[in-house]
Amino acid sequence: MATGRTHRPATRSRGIPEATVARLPLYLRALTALSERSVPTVSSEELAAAAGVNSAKLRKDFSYLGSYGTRGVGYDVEYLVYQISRELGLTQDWPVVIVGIGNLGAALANYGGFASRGFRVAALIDADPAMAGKPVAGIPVQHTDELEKIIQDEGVSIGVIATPAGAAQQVCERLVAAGVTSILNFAPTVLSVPDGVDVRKVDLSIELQILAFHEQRKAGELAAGAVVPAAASRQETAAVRRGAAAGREPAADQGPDGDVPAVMPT
Amino acid sequence: MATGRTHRPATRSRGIPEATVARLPLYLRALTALSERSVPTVSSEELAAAAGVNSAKLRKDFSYLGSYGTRGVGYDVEYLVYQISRELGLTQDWPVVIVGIGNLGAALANYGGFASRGFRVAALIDADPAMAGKPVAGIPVQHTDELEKIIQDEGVSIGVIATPAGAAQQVCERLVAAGVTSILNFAPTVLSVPDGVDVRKVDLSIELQILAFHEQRKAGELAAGAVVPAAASRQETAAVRRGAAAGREPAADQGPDGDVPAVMPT
DNA sequence: CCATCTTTGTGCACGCGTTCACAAAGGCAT
DNA sequence: ATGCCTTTGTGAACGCGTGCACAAAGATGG
Repeated sequence: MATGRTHRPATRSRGIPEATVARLPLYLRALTALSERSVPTVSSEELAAAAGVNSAKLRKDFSYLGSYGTRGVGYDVEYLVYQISRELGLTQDWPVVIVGIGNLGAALANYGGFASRGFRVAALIDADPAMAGKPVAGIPVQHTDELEKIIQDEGVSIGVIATPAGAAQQVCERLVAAGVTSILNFAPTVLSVPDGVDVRKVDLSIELQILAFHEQRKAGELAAGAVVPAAASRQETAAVRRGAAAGREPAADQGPDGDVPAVMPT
Repeated sequence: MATGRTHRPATRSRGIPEATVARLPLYLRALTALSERSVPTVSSEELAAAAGVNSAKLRKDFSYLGSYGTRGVGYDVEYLVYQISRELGLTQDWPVVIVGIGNLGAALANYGGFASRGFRVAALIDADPAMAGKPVAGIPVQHTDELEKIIQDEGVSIGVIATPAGAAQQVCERLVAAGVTSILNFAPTVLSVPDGVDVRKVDLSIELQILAFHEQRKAGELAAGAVVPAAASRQETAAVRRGAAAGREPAADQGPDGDVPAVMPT
C-alpha cells in the first residue's frame, strides 16, 4: 500500500517529462481555439503567449513529441491538435464514473469540458437511496450498490471521487477493487492506493490557503513600507480593515472539512 | 501585463520555498485531525504518513518555519497547528467573493472547507439578473453591478472566478481594478493580470487529461506484454473493450470547452 | 549523573525542469 | 539559383526540490 502520492513519482513516462504532460492540455486548448478560428499555422511565440508559458519551454515540450514544426513558419495547427490529442490518449473514448453527487458532483456532471475531450460520463453514483433514479445532467443517478457492476460492464478505468472526506477512502478502495486504475479526488483526504493506481487530487481549500499565504506576504511588505510594484497600492486600507481572529479553536469548526451535503439543494 | 503565470515564478517568498508552502495546508489538515483526537505530540514519521509525504521532506519543510520540534519526542500538535496557521495567514479573517453562481459556484459556496479555515464568503455574484436575491448556501446572490462596491466595502482581496470561460477575463479585470490581488480561477482560460496579482487555476478537464495520458501508457505497456507491478493485472480486458474513436474532428466539438451555462438549472 | 535510545535538523549530492543562446533549416523574394 | 530572414530544435548551464544519511540534541531509565 503506497500512501497517496499525488501523481507519478519522478519516473519520466516514455521519455516525456511529467511537467510537459501537465502542459499539453494547455497547448491543446489554445490550439483548439485557433483551429476554430481556422488559423492554419502558429509560431511557438504566439502559441506560448496564448497558453501562458515561455516560448522556449513550449518548443522543448514539443521536441519531446517529435519534430512537428517547420522552421521559418511555425506549427500546423490541425496536425498539432491531432498529435497532442493522440499523445494524451484523447483519440479514444474514456468512460468515467463520478461518485458522490452532491453540489460538486452535480457541477462536474454538468461540466462541458469533460464531454468535449473524449471523456464520457458513464455513470453517476451516490450513496443516498433518495437520489437513485433522479436525473442529474440528463443522467440518472445510481446507487452505490451498483458500483462494481457498472465499472465492469462499461470498462471504466477512471473514477472521480466527489464524496465527503469521510467516505472517500472507502469509495476509493471499492473503485480500485473493481478495476479502476486512475482516480481524480476532490475529497480533502489523502488516499491510500496500491501501486499501479494513479491519484490526482484537486483541493479547493488548499488553493485558497496558498493564496492567503501570498496575500499575507504582500500585506506584510506593504505595512513594512517596502517597495511594491505600482498597481498593488490601491489596496492600503483593506488589509487594515480586515479583523484579526487569532486564537480560533480549530476543533470548534463544523466537523471535518469538506463535509458537503450529499444531496444538492435546489 | 504579465500573461497569466499560474503561480509565483520561482521567487522564494521570504525564504520559504513555494513547494513547501503548497504542502503546509496538507500538514495543517493532518494536524487538525490529530488535534481533534486530542493527540498531544506527533513524530515526523507519523505526521508524514498522515499527510502522504516523505518524513525527510516534512522535517525540511518545518525547518524553514523554525525549529518547533523536540528531539527524541516529536512535535507539539497544538503549537504546530498555530505556527502553520499563522504562517499561512489563517489567523486572520479573509473575506472572499465568488463570481459566477452556476453549478460550480454553488458547490463552492456550500463547501465547508472554506469557512473552516479563516475564509468567509463575503458575497456571491452573478451576471444573471434572475439570480439576484436568490439565496445560495444561505447567502443572497447579488448582481455583477454591485461587484466594485462589495469589494471595496468588505475589503475583499481574494476573488474566486467560477464563470464560463468567455466571461472570465473580463470579470478578472473588474476584480483587479476594484482591488482584488489574489484570484482562484476555475474557468478554463489563461488569465492576464498585472504584476502583483496572484492567480491560481484549478482546471478539472486538465487533470482528467493527465490521468488519461498515464492510463493510456499503462494500457500500452500491458498490450506490449511489459512487466507490470502486480496489482494492475486485474484490468486486462477493460483496455481492450474500450472502443477507439480515432480521427475525431476537434472542431466538431460543442464550442469552446468549459462553456457551462451561467445559470444553474434547478 | 551517566548511558542509551529516539527523533530532530541539516549538509550534501543528485536529478528534473527551466532558460539562454545559437546553429541548422527552411521559406521567400529577387 | 542565391542570399536573406524567420523560426525551429537543442546543447549547455543553472537553480530548485528531493532524498539520503548522520551528527547533534534531548528525553528517559537506572
